[in-house]
Amino acid sequence: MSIKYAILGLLQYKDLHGYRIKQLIERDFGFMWTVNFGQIYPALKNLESEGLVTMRQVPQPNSPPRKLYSVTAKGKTEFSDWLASSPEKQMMLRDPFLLRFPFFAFGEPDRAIEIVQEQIDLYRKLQEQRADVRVQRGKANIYARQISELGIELNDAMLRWLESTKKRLEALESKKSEAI
Amino acid sequence: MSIKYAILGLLQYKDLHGYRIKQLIERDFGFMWTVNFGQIYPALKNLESEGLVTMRQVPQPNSPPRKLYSVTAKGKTEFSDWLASSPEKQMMLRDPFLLRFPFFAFGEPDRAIEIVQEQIDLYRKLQEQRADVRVQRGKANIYARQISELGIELNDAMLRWLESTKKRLEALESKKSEAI
DNA sequence: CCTCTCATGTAAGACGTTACATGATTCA
DNA sequence: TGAATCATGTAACGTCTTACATGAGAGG
Repeated sequence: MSIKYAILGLLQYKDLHGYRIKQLIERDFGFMWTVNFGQIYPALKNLESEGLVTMRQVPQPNSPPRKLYSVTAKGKTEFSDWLASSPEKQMMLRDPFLLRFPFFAFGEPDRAIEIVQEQIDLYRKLQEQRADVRVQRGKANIYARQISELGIELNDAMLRWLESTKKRLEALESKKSEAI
Repeated sequence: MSIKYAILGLLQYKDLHGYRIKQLIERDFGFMWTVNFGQIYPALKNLESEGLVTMRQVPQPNSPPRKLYSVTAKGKTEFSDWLASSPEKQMMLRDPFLLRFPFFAFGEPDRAIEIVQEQIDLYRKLQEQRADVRVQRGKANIYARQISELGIELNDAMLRWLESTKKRLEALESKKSEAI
């Protein structure tokens, strides 16, 4: 359970409610973790029953009362133990596009080029978003800033690869049509 | 279900049995997907009951008989439809190290540097492995070769980031000790 | 009027991981 | 003797996704 520590980590900064936690995870770890309410609300209940957080309700004028969670002393200890431990597992990248890619040898080369182009468009958009986040985080601590930098650099690496891949595929295609 | 298409894709090349499929996925998509027998054997049964593959047993002298699977015509059609469709979801990166990283502000800076160093060691090892795979794949089709290239480039980007991050963290630490 | 945002949650199902069980052979 | 490799599989458990349900207010 990793979402557990992501939540516990955010609660070190300040007291938060589930809805806000989702926003922050998507803003700060968006390129790594997706989260949905189906995970967050049960996870918060678990954390509470383990005694790592406490909850208080804060009435809201136009919406259901917020449930604000705070870390307990036990929660802080457990979090710093986790933080100081070496990460158990390796990075893993899941990408439906990359899963398709090595099989493009069995499909239409033109369609492959189209799909690569769709990915280029996608990563260009993401690049702009990441640049915005970098500006917003100018004042944050190094760790947060470095994470933004990594996002940008991985995005750039991906884009460079997509563009050079597209060129190579196009070069191959034009060779074929010359031959006809 | 994406493992389904990974298996179906490998079966386009040649008939395979579950054990071999696992090896190939780990060799070819190792940096994206991890697989285990708990997924593969049930997945093969599903593919069979959907009529996308057929199975025949091949006796083996010193081990249980292999169950060799072949794609059917239906399996080929379903696979090429999937291949030509645009990938539904975006890339996602899951990394327990990167999940910890933004919270290092709450821990011991020296421990953070240590953990970053552990990651550097890990990615250096992976870099060597990837270089080996590249050599082995010299004769493969472009798609397979490009995938190796991507693995190498993402690995390099990660290493560069880790190294510059470590330097920055160390610079900050030495500033602090000067101040004392 | 309809959709979006805020704010909570549940239930079902899909997907993935871990651990177990079997059994012969090869290698240190 | 013990571990690793080949080869099959199941069961239990964790995690994640999707879809649903509620309800008020803001803005086009």
